Amino acid sequence: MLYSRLLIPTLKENPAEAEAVSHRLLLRAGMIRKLASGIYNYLPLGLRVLRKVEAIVREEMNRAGALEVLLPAVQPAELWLESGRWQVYGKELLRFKDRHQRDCCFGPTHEEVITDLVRREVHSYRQLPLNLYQIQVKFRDEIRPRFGLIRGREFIMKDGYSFDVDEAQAEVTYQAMYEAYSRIFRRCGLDFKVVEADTGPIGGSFSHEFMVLADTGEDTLASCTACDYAANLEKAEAVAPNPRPAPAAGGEPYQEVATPGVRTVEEVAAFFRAAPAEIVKTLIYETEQGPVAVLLRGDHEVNEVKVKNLLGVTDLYLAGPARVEELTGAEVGFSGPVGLRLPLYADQAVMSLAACITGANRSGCHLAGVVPGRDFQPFRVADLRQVTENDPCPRCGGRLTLLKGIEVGHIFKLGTKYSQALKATFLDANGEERFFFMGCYGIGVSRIVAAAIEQGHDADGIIWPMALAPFQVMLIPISLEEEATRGAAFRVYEELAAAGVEVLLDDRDERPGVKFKDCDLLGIPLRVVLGPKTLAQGRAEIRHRRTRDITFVELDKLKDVLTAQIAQELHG
RNA sequence: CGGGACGUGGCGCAGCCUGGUCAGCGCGCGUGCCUUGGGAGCACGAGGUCGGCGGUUCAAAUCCGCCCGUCCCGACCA
Repeated sequence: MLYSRLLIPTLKENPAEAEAVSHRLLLRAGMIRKLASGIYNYLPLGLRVLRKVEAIVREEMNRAGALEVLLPAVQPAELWLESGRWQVYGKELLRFKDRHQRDCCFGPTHEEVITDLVRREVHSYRQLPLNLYQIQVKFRDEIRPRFGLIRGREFIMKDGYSFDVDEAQAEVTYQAMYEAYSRIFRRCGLDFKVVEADTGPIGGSFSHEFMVLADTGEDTLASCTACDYAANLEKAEAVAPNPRPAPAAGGEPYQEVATPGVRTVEEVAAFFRAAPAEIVKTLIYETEQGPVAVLLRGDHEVNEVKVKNLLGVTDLYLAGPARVEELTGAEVGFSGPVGLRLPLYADQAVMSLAACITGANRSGCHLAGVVPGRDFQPFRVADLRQVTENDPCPRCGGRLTLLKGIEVGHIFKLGTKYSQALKATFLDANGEERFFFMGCYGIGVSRIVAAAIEQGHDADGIIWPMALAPFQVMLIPISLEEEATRGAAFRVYEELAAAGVEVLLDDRDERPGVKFKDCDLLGIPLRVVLGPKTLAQGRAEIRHRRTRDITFVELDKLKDVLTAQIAQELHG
């Protein structure tokens, strides 16, 4: 295509609104423009990249035997009432009424719609397994959209849903999706890691997330340096410490110590000249089932997902200062488990302490020499903390390391959660009615575009992997005034285009510096420069965006060299 | 929603504390000349109800109040 005919509004300066690299560069390269918070226009170049991602996803889903469908974005409330999620989903679900005052929503996900479709159309085990997917606009009214395409409110997602006769078959499908996803992200040129994940509000029993490794990632993952264990931080298991002998019946009783103004773990540790690991902190949480206390070692951080899962609650938030005082009788900073009339949930590490320092539930006082199991008895003991750097691996005992990642894919085993809720059944070989075993599989298509930039950029701009680049080759004539250069540029352009190369000819009346800057900013993998000096030798210059390597090639070999290079980068 | 920052031609910003002479700079845009291997130069020119509403004042971009919008940090997720 001709540059002058495209709409590529590049920006010299960073827009004030963009912080994340991918957001800045997508704006600067003229690929997207914001319409409202978390809602973007895709300009021609941005759309070309998006379509590349979609094509890869489509090919690999089809290869894995999934069938493409297209479901409506607007959905009736009835289905959501039936599944129970109309009440549960919260404000993220964009709701509105149509002209007949019927409740509707803009689909954030499509379990209800797909299950409804399948329960109407699929009645026999002979039609299974069935795996349906779509690539479509989703809307989630995010609390805080950010980082451009990484967390938009409206975004493009590939969502797929599988239906199997039983758990074992569902497992086979899940594995096939796992492999298809791995192929997709590999083809997109992404450096990713697969981690075990919490299932969250989608529900189900088991799930994996596909994380693109990037420092700007919103997710933290724990990865073993020795084996292949990797998990989202919210899922990563902490290894139980060695058990401590049961506390002696007698022994030294605990003492109350006046600690005015000493509230935080750091302050308490300094006051008692103790390590944070010898302190037990008491967090007061509100839940829909009432307040609870969570006990953790002073050097550990609570994992609220684990707490939610243990308690079986969906609302969990720290109680405010007034509420803490009401429940414990003391200001924040002096809560403790001894004598506290709240259900106590203790992290397992707390229970292996021989003795610890805790709040006294009296302002300005702490207790020293408190023996867990003797002086207080938790209602439940479990793994409730976040793992930390160098924690032991729960599988092999090696060391865990923490990494940042962007979630680009998530696969779930749903089991029969939705098929039961929506009464979606089929007849098995024995003529018995059974619920479908479901799985669901999501890919953030537009997020991949951003993730690829987070991983592929330098000070000059984007560095697209060949598979995602909006164009494979940028052709830059040094001068359009000079007839020889101009003629050569158009001849090469026609030849490359005819050979199926995606080539962009920069035919603008600009100085070469401007074209070079824009070419780097746009991230086109291969740049071909045609100038009078090289043309006089019958050659062209090829520059590789990533390596910055420059080679000179005879004009009559140019097409072959380029097509070979493109093929090599696409198929490795 | 809690905490922070911000809103001035298309983009990036200054001016605001200390109200008046303040609507300005750079980039971009248009025209002409000139230039052509890393965002050139000169000249002329177009473009802004200073986010909105209300208040204080002789006078408001500037002070006060409310509202709207945007971004960043936390609770949600592809």
